[in-house]
Amino acid sequence: MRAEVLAAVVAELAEHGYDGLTMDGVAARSGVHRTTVYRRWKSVAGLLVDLLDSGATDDWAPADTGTLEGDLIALNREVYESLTIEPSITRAVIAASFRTPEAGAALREFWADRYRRSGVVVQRAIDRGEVPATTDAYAVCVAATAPIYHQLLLLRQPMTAAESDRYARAAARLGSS
Amino acid sequence: MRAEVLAAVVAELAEHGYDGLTMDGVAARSGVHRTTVYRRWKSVAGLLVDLLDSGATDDWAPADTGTLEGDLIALNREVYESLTIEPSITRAVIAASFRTPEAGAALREFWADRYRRSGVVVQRAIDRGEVPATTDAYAVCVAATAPIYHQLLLLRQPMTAAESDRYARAAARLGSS
DNA sequence: ATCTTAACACTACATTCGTCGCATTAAGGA
DNA sequence: TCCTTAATGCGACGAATGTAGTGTTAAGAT
Repeated sequence: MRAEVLAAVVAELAEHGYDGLTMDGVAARSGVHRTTVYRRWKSVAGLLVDLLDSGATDDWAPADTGTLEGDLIALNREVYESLTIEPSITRAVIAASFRTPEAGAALREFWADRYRRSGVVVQRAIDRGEVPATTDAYAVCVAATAPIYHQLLLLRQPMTAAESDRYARAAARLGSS
Repeated sequence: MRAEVLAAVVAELAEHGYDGLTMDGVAARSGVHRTTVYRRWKSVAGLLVDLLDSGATDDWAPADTGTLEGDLIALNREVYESLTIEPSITRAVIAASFRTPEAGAALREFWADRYRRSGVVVQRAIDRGEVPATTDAYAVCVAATAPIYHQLLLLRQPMTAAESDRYARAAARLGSS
């Protein structure tokens, strides 16, 4: 039941975009009745929150390439892709997060979880002696990924994958300085 | 007419927040008829786009404190305030920008205009000999302000005005390195 | 003063959205 | 098996949302 509905959310998102994502559309596509969708998920934001939760409990972990720079580049490419593929679930959830407190809270938890998991790339670099033991893992990961979000989501300027690599390298240097 | 409606948008935003912002509410408060609001502005996003446009044609300019660091700190404080006051028009427009292409385009123009105007703080620093003539004004302004947006809007972590000052100082050093 | 035109007011209507009461089904316990 | 309970399906309703058609008013031109 939950799986069908969440799959319908993704499909509707792909077809009509975030603004065209409607409770009725999800209900019709999933085969679940309107009232049931309203009862269990309350709103469009509720659907996206649940979609986020279903992803947060997965076994995601950053790639291990052997170097901090390589790890951060891989990380940035994932971020880059999550924002540029159509439909972007990430964009949709961010859009929802500006509308309801629940979605905002869910997104905050999601970021916290992601950056916590991402931190191991710095820990590995410390273990290898690449960077000082005092390096702030969180700060490095934020420094690597923040420019991508800022440029694509806020400024809405185009960006290439190569540029996202550059930000990763800059963050890696930041860690070892 | 336009002024009354836009004023009503701000007032409604203050009272009910972005997702409580409705065409009917704006029409009722402004005293303009429903159908007129629909005809001229189409949608809630259209109202916010126009609000943004009305702000883009104003005479905003960054403060002139005498030093690059001082100018950037002043700039960051404005950004900080625009995101933390309630209601935040900026937040509302950003929310809308994730929903319709028109709002997205309007926001892109707005940022471009703002950063273009902000660039003079770097130009003044160049004229004073504070930073090299090759300094990228846009990059410095983005470096100063981006962390505020990222932390408050995306990560949704709390932030103090003092921290926003720190980011301004870091960007100033970036310019003179 | 009259005409033209554009913007707005008004009413009415169709559609969509969210909720309610009740029937039905499924799962588990006595 | 029968009963209990929780979740879902169902139809209908009221409210909100968006649109169409028709006046009405105001400004400028002649």
